[in-house]
Amino acid sequence: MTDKQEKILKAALELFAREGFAATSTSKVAKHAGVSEGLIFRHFKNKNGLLEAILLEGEKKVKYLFADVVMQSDPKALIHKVLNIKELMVASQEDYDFWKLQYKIKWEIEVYGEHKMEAVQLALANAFKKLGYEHSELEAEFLLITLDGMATRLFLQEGFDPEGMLELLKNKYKV
Amino acid sequence: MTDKQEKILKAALELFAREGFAATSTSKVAKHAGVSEGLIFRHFKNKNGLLEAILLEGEKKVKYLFADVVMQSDPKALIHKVLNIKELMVASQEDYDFWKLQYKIKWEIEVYGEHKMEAVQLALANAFKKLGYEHSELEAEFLLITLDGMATRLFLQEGFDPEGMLELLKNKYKV
DNA sequence: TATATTTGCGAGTGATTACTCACTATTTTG
DNA sequence: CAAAATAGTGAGTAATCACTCGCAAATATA
Repeated sequence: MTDKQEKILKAALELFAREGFAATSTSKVAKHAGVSEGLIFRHFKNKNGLLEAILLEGEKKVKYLFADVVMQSDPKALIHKVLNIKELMVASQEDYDFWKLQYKIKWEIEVYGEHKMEAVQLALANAFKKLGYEHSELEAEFLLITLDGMATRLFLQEGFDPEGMLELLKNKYKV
Repeated sequence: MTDKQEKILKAALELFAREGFAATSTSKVAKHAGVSEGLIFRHFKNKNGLLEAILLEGEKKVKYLFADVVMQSDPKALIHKVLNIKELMVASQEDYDFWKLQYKIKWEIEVYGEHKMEAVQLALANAFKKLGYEHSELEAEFLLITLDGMATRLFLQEGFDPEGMLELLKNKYKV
């Protein structure tokens, strides 16, 4: 991967996350990255290819991130780790942009990336089962949905702090 | 309000909800509504004015919808009603489009319409307090966040059925 | 070193964008 | 009924859109 190629990806991630995919022009990306517009098409074929390259790199990131969560064998420790992923989502500006784009892009391309979280949901369901929850699958789905809702607020509602709510959840699950 | 004015609003709502605001051109809206493109600008000044007109009408709808929820004095009945608002969101195609746009547009214009739900959140907090919950405000916020998460899934994840999860919640709250 | 390949530029391309404007048709008002 | 106001049209506008292409510079390969 070239230096300029990386600059394009970084600029595109930032702009897509901030302004949206449809609302960001390729010329804007080029200017922001400090390269000629033609180079975008040389490397990524078209605007959609640029988005796909970003999302592909993202997929690896997500898999890597959740790999060690899923491997937790202790149910309480697993739930605890899931409740702490937020820390990893806002660790740096680039992480923030990346996760924001992940949530934002769903509404623009309208495919829900459920498969991405499937492994986590299964691991969670198993953890709840071990802990004796009656509807363990539902509980797992429910927790992930709530975390999705919290992430939405985190990215859209200025000044939202999820800390209190995460504590509430940790109390509810006694983890 | 003219007949053609209503047709424009309806077409715009449908297209904005389906394809997004930035990705929908005014010419497309005009064609879909069966009017000349110029008429859109005569009535709504510009593309943004069209969106604002839609959102303004929406605001009334939301207020009207939640007015009778908020007035519930029995705490359990209030929570029960909140857990059933989903029915009202998908009652007709137009309602579906409207609610989908409400959620979708947040990511395009990036202002979280928290004020809209403020009254509901307060009423909920009060209900939880009456029921003896320790962190009633947090519980209220938590419930609304979860419902937001469920709405997101409802609009983006094909085949998602919130029924089971809503039952789970009704059980948890014993309402 | 000679040649092939990749990287990068920037001036194009036609199509589409949001929006204007001169004009006519219809309705409202005095 | 006359005049004023509003509703509606459709051809036009400059700007911007995603994208192409010929060419030069840099790099890899032989």
